[in-house]
Amino acid sequence: MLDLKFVRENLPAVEEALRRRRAPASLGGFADLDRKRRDLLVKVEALRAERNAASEEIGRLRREKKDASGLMQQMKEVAARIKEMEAGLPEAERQMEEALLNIPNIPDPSVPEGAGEEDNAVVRTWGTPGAFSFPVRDHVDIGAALDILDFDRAAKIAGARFCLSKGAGALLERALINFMLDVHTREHGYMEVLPPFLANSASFFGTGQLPKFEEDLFRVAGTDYFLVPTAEVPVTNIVRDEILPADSLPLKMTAYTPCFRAEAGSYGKDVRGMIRQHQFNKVELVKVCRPEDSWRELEALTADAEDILKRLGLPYRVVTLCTADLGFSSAKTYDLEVWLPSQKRYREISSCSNFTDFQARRAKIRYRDDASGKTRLAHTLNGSGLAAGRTVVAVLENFQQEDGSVVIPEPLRPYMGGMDRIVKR
RNA sequence: GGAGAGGUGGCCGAGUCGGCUGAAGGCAACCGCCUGCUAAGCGGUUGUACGGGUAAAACCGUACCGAGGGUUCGAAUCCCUCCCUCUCCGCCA
Repeated sequence: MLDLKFVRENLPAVEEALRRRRAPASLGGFADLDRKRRDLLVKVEALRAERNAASEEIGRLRREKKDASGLMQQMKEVAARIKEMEAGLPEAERQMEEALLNIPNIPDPSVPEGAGEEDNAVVRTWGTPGAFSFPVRDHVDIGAALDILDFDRAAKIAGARFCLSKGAGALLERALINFMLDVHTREHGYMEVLPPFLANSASFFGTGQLPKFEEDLFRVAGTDYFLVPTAEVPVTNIVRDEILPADSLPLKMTAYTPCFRAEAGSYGKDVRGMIRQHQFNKVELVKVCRPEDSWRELEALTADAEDILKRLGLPYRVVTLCTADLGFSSAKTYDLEVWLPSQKRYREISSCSNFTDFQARRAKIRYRDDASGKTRLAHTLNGSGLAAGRTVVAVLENFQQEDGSVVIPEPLRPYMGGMDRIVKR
């Protein structure tokens, strides 16, 4: 959420940001709405002031055992008028709130303007896609041949867009998760947290998934609970409604969670395999920091996620999402894209974003500034480090051998009982 | 699921028969004084949001004592609904 005063005073800039994002939402009514709301507020507050003064006077008179019935009679009328005027306030405020909640974050000036994926800017590329001397298979075929991925039975159990990992496949994903968590906690300085996998609506408002994107979520029927689509939601909300001591910043947390996404509107997209699932595993990185540090922290967080890919030896590139591709709450996002030999292209495996104070304002995540003693909104960031399911895909595809086996990257072997290769049992 | 207790400012904690409580007291923090230094001691300051006001302040107003509604001239205090936390019992991984 943007600051109301900021929007009011910078309407053209906000409209320009919307235009850059290709978000057609018009702010035409905003100024009027704001004006109307404030006019009403001023009138109501004046009446309340009158009532408060009179009430105090009545209290004084009664203590002095004097007659106050006249004043009380008068105030009865004022009270009625207040009630009448107040009636319009909630609606005016609701409209303002709604308008404000639906304005996305303002893209950082360094974000390239663009209309879609094709306008994302490649920042750097690491590694070289392997050359294969045999016909490359995709992870679905590899997984079926090795009997480690079973999409048919997953469909029986749950439906489309679910996966069942078995044997070395399940072990591989668990190893990846443990490896990622260990690197981030022991070497990158993150604190591991294991949060609830369901969160209430207040948390989803805090990080910006609600009210706009409810259709992307799974809701537990008849409750206020939603399945988390990313650990960002429970982890960032750890500090919702809190004033943090300045010396506790930056807060760096990492969490493994499954992620649940409705994938509404993605029919026909990535239907094959485990690229796009209703449920997938992910290790997330979350930071809460001072505003002046957030851009530096974004670079560091992105590097932490990249480190996993490097250690696994997976070729990847980093792109800056263009304005149209940028998420609602984000001011700037780097996507990490891993090379998939079967698709002969790079696919998203991590998304690292600086939300500036956008989430912090919604979630009331603040800290006390040492110098001024005042509370200030913190900045929040997060990034995948990494999406485990897609990492499994990348490992299977990039390290497949002609004989159908898959070589396990060195760093994962200790997590897999020394296994260095997945072969057909 | 059953029974009970409770939700007040950065934290702890008091609020009497509704008015003088934005809220005692304490802690913490900050600024002075004192001190060779530190500690102790003494004096003072310190909530948030919105609106008005200002060049910016000062300042003024309104709201906020879990959330929402009600009673009243006036509610942290009374009534209703809901949410959450804790304790005990039951059930259970």
